[in-house]
Amino acid sequence: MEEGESVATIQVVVSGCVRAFKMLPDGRRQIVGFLGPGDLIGHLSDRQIAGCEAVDAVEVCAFPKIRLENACSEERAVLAELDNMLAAQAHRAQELAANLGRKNALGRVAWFLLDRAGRSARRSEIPLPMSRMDIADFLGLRIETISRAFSALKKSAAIATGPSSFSVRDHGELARAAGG
Amino acid sequence: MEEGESVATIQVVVSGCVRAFKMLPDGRRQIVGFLGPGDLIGHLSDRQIAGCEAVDAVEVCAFPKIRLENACSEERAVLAELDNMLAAQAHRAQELAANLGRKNALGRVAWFLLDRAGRSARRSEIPLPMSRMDIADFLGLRIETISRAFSALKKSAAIATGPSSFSVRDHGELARAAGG
DNA sequence: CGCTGTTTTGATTTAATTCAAGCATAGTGG
DNA sequence: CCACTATGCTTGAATTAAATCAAAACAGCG
Repeated sequence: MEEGESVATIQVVVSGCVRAFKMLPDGRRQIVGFLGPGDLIGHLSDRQIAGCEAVDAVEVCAFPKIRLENACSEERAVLAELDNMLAAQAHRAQELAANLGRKNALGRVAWFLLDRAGRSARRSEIPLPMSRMDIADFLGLRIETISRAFSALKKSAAIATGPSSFSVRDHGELARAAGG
Repeated sequence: MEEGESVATIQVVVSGCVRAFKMLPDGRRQIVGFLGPGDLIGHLSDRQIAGCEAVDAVEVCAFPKIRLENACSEERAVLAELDNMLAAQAHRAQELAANLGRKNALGRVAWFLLDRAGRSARRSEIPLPMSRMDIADFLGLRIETISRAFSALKKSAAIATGPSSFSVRDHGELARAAGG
């Protein structure tokens, strides 16, 4: 799904991971969010505000906008929920901006891992379906810097890593690295 | 207005400039947007997602949420407009994240000035009511860096500056500096 | 006019990028 | 089944952009 594209449905992610991104005129990419189960793709307004791609195998549930609009008129709770989810999107984008603007490399990576851990149901072996390149384009860093931060967090025993996964070993240490 | 505060009204800025910001646990501040005439403060959900402060003298128009909810049920256009404005907020926050993540100091400042110019009705003497500190906290830079970027843009004849204002002298040059 | 706080400019330091190798891991074909 | 290659990840050394430290210029205001 491309940025600016007109879409007649709103989709809810059921399983898998989707990356939402913006492209700069010079070709650089900024990933503005990784969407997981329960997250919304799209809104009632006519155009997509970010491009969307599947990171791994993804299932979505698509709602025609017209039916959602009707549901909003009929059920107050639907309107409230829709507003809630849009507000959550804005909130997350602002949170990202705050981290990009005010944290160093280690802080950004630690924040990202804490966020992943928070969303995951599992306590250990938290999946990381996206590549280092994706993480770099999300955190506004280069892949080498991501790699160095991972190494530093492993050395300080804050995390352990597997192939496409990690686990939090020392939550306090990780939170400290995230700068809180 | 504090982040997380519960507010019973949604407010539309009528005149003046409002800064919306997030505080990090360690006290650092990230301004996530400057709101001007027509912009929305708040949403239907129960809590404020960012703190808000007046930058200069501000007039707002406050709507009780309950009345806005009723209006959404009765008039399809109100719902669409509300959704539009929330989507615009998310869009802007994502745009900010993209600039913070992927542009250098000069690019961020040039983008900021172009954005200001775009919102302003006037062609020259575009007002800059916020301080350098505010701009720095918006662009994720220090005030010295903002100052240096302003100087560079003046030297390349892209802009001219007055006290609390600026004007675009060479739009192409400014756009080039913004990295597009 | 002289204070007070903001902005600009300069010199130095630091963090992240860039450039350049090495290392795995998985996939391919002999 | 094992070399061989491609791809992505990690590590190291050098460079660069922005932060930091420090001081000078410039407001606005009593």
